[in-house]
Amino acid sequence: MSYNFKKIESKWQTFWEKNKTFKVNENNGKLKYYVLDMFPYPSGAGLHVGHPLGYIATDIVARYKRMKGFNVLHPMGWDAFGLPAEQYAIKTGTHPKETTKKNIDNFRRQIKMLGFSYDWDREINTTDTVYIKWTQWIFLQLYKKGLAYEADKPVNWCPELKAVLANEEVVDGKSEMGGHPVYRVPMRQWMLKITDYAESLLAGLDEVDWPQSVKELQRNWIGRSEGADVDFPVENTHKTISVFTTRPDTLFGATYMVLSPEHPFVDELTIASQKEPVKKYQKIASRKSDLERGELNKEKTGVFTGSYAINPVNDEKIPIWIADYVLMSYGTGAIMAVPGEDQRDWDFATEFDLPIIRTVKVPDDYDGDAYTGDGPAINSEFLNGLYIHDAKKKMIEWLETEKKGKGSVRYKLRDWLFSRQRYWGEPIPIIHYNDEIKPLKDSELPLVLPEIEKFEPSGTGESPLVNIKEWVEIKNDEGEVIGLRETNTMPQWAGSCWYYLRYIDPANIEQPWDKDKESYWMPVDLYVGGAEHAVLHLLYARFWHHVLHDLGFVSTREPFKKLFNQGMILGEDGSKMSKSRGNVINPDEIVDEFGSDSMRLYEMFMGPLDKAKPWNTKGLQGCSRFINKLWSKVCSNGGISTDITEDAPNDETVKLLHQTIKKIGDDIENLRFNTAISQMMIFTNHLITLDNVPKSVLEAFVKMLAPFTPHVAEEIWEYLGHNETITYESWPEFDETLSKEDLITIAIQVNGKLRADINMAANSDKEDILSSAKENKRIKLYIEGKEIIKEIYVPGRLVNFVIK
RNA sequence: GCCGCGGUGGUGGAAUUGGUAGACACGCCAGAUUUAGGAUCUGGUGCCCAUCGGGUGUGAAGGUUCGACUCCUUUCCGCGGCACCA
Repeated sequence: MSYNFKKIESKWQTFWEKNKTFKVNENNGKLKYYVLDMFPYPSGAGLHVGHPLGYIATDIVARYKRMKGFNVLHPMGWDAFGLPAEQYAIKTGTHPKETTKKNIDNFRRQIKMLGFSYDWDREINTTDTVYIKWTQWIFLQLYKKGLAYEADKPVNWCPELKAVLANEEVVDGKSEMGGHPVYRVPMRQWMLKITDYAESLLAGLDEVDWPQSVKELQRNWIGRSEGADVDFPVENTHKTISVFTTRPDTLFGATYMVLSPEHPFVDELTIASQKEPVKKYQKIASRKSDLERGELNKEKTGVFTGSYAINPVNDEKIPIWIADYVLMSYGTGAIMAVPGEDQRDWDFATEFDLPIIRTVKVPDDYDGDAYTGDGPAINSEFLNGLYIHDAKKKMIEWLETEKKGKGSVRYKLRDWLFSRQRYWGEPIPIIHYNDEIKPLKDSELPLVLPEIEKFEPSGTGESPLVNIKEWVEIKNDEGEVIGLRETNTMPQWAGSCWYYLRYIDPANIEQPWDKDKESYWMPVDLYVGGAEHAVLHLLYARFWHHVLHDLGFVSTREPFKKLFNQGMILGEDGSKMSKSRGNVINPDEIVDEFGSDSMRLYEMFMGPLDKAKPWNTKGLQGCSRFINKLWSKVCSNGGISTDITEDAPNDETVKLLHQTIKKIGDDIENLRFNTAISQMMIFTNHLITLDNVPKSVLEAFVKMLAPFTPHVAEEIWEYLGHNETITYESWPEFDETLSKEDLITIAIQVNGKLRADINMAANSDKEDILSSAKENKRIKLYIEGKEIIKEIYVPGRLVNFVIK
């Protein structure tokens, strides 16, 4: 008979809620453990079974750590600003606030249904007025530190969405959401100087326990390059073009220069006869999207300006070209071209018949174009014979002595475009007066969004807020307009940049968080979420945290000590779960049919947490069967089964119990839930064979079950005569001596092939085992009459006879 | 093109420092029970040949080793990210 999971699960969820079982405070003298989920954006579609995967994992860790005696902070909240609610508002006129509330209610219901041990008193919502206040406050801290500035930037303008999109929201020239075309248009924007923190963000990666792949992604994104800035005087002018190169050793091979078409010197350097083609080229380049300039257009194009620069190392006259393969946004927007050592320059030089000089000796069998490998320098006067590393060093020394350049470091990382032309985001707390801009005072925060009825952005691409005169216009006592509020709002990333800090002190109205509480709880010990946030969210949040640290508001440099990315759950067909494929599994239906304990168990049993794996409802039935098997062994008719006795357990049971304690504990610590569950199954399969199940053994086992299947564990715990929740029971102690086998199986190999195995007492010594092995009658057949040239003994495992 | 990760039965996946490959579960096969079953229980199940038994086997090919899923070299395939970053 199947256990009544519906009754049990709702009973315990009500119990936990009523008793505030998971409420947590700071002052209890325990060691803290902060386990955090990436909070969700509550979409209209609700959860599918993939969403709670990480939440199940962290819940297991949270419950386990509580039983290990830690004071566990495990909160949940809502990242509730965002484009979908605003688009829905544009379409239907429904205020984003209403949509958001409805979606949150549904998400909360679905999440609660799975029996997570969140402290719901700490629930936060990035769109709450009090929350906005502190998001704005942090922005002002950045502003005051000189890290926020306005600039005209070409932005991704999407006419269809009537919104400006961040680079990360544009995929292949189309909007990530909806796939509408996106164009480059310059517009006044707020920027955050994340580039000032490039080095700090890079260095911090060495301190954290994160997946290697995520660290690598962030390192690539920051993109640190070491090299030199070199100054090239322009012939017949007083101008100098500065270039960045990672290969100062190749300076003798620089046979021409290239400026980006947007480079400020282009006009001045273009001689009269070249004006027309240059202008034309600039125009074409400006119309190209980044995509066209890049991927679609690997053939090199460019135009000669007519001017020449002087190579500072040998005073050679070299032509200055413009070409769109040089980007204004990296380095100095100009390069020295060394076609012999750089394939892009080679391609360009070949296209336009420019000279090529090799500066590194190529191997004899080399038949490629540009040579990027190492070798002794040639054609390079004082560098000749030096290998790249030394040649670079020597050239930088020379440049610095001659004052013609210097060693330099550049980053690919760009400043963060922080403004959005939308309604549904935190207003940027800035007022524009005639010639100056002023931030709001702390006392004027929060600056809340005005109530509006029309959500369409103004056709100009500005946010719908520009049309709300009574909100935008700042008047003096005479009623004259003296200032205008900033109408840009913050991107969705803003709220998620610091939410983990607000959980620490969610109700504080005096400060964003209390300092003592912050230093008690931080850093986050374990942070689990999707790999799609590997760069942006995690880089932005780290950036804010580093700034807050420099300002003395937080106690740690890095916010997230250990990071883990859960993998995706695919549809039963092995492809990504999506509405359009029709392969979405809805957790409501699963919970209704099998219960949330079964669903939790199955999702953890499917495979390693970080791997993508397909859903299989049959597999879930196996987990459901496991719970039922255990239930029907230990429970009957609303009470405990008569099989449960006060007898002492037999040796085998004790041994298996202690092996299980060890395995499950180790596995949870390492987030290997699938193998922990497999051990629970092995243990249960053993329990079922027993006529008498010792109560002490069952109690220990139920405790280990509790983090995984908390409802049924509470129920059995109660059946066993306990009045208190199992939540704070202590985790079973592992005793190594009790877990040891007294009989061991030794595999016996002959020439590396398994030929027999023998059972030996665990304390047998090498001599006993070797002689028993030789006496084994199957082994005898192999070794008789042969010479044993080697005997290998691996203690407790195997014997290998090497014979001739 | 560059960087990172991964290829193990029909399926999801297990395998301390190199030491009995395939734990656990699904599926399948056989049997029991049942009016019936997408229920439950028992047994079997990598592949090949066979009666015991033997051979073979972790994408492919080499190598190191008494012994390799594990280490090294080459190569193929899949996934994720970046992409003219000088």
